[in-house]
Amino acid sequence: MEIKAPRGTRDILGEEVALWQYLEEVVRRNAHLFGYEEIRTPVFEHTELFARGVGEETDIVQKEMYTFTDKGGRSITLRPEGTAPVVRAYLEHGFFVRDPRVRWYYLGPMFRYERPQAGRMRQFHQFGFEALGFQDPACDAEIILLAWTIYRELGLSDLSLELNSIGCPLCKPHYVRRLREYLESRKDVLCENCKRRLVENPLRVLDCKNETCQAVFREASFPSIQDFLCTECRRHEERLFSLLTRLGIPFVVNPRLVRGLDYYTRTVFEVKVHTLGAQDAIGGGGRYDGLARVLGGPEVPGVGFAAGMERIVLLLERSGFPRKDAFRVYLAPQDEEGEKDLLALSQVLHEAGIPFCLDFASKNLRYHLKRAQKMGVRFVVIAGEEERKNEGFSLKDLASGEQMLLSREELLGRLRKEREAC
RNA sequence: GUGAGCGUAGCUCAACUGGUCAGAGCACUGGACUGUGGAUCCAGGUGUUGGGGGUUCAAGUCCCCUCGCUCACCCCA
Repeated sequence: MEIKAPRGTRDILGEEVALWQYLEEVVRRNAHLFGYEEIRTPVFEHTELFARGVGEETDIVQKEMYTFTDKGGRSITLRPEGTAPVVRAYLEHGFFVRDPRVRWYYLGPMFRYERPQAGRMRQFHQFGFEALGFQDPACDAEIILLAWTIYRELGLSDLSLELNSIGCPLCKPHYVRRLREYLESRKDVLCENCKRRLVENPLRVLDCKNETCQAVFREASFPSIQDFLCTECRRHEERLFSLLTRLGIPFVVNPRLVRGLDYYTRTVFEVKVHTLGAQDAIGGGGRYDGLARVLGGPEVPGVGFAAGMERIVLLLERSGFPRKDAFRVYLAPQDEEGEKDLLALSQVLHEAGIPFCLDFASKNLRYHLKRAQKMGVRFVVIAGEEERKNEGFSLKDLASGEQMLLSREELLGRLRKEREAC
């Protein structure tokens, strides 16, 4: 086979589809219950949206974007994340004057050019929520509660919620300055990567998993962002903590959690799972009060969350997602007349909302029964010479083996009842 | 982008140090079985051994390149 799906992409088919549909259904239902409405933004945007919205300094913009020039000479990028497009849509449609407070959710493919590995694809899927126009920390709590509710309904356990505040334009620079000074003084022991990041983006140094760097972070005099928060940021954070505690959502404060996107202010959080290997983050988000401004709009507070669906599906597969065979009826004609009768019957079944699968008359009954069984179908409707003589259909229950000759009405009644019981 | 491991049938895997090596099981298709499933038996596609080049009398096996997969780094979802 010469043509394969491009690297980092894959087909979702067979039994896995049911899992995705289930996940999507849980997301949609819970979002709806929390008052979030769906928004569908384009899969590609002007490159500038992400360059500005996500941040020039981020890995996403510097090395992970699928960018190309279209035939009109525009620089276009396949969306690497969902927040910037959502905020763009908010601004473009003038929500800030018309209806400044919105709660939206989205669901769909994202694209990042990276080396694939477990739980990381070039085309991957996220669902996410964005609440725009709310500056109250209760909104941060609501978003986290919604995410947490979904994880719980999916039956995912052993999750940890890490929380931090990275301040605002008032207090963050003080911390960054202090952090840079401190790291500067310990530069000799930092890894090469951190030395580089120290200049470009000191906050990202905190992400380093290198053991010697970690040792530096653990030093008693190492500055913590928590000690640099301004009064407003501190109040916001404390309020969020108390709300989460009230909601019974366990969390740990990780003063070194900074997250990859430039636009965050105050609250940042990440949901991790310990059983996924290196790609252990299954969701994350935070507050981005400055983003709308960066995109040329007015000051609009916002808070959001996004989760990786591939990673969740991996967990669901492992947890033995309950598979039940869908109710379906197999139609097995014995000759061309039977084929005609069953094709006509399929119209009636369709109207009654009973799923069916019609096979054709070129095969013998043995074949049909084998096939129905392999498909996991329990009921087989047979139409042939015998059935025509009695003006009805035979219904065979593959589970019990029993078979009976029924009129069309009796058959429909029986199938309706069986579907209810299913 | 960096590093490591691995590529044989749709799937799971064999083939000792280069020498009947192109195989087994599952799955698939047809038949034994013309209208009664799970079983059995028989027959059969199961394939450019990922691709290309090289060494050799001889390459699935050794060497080089390339592509892909997997894992890790990086970073994130």
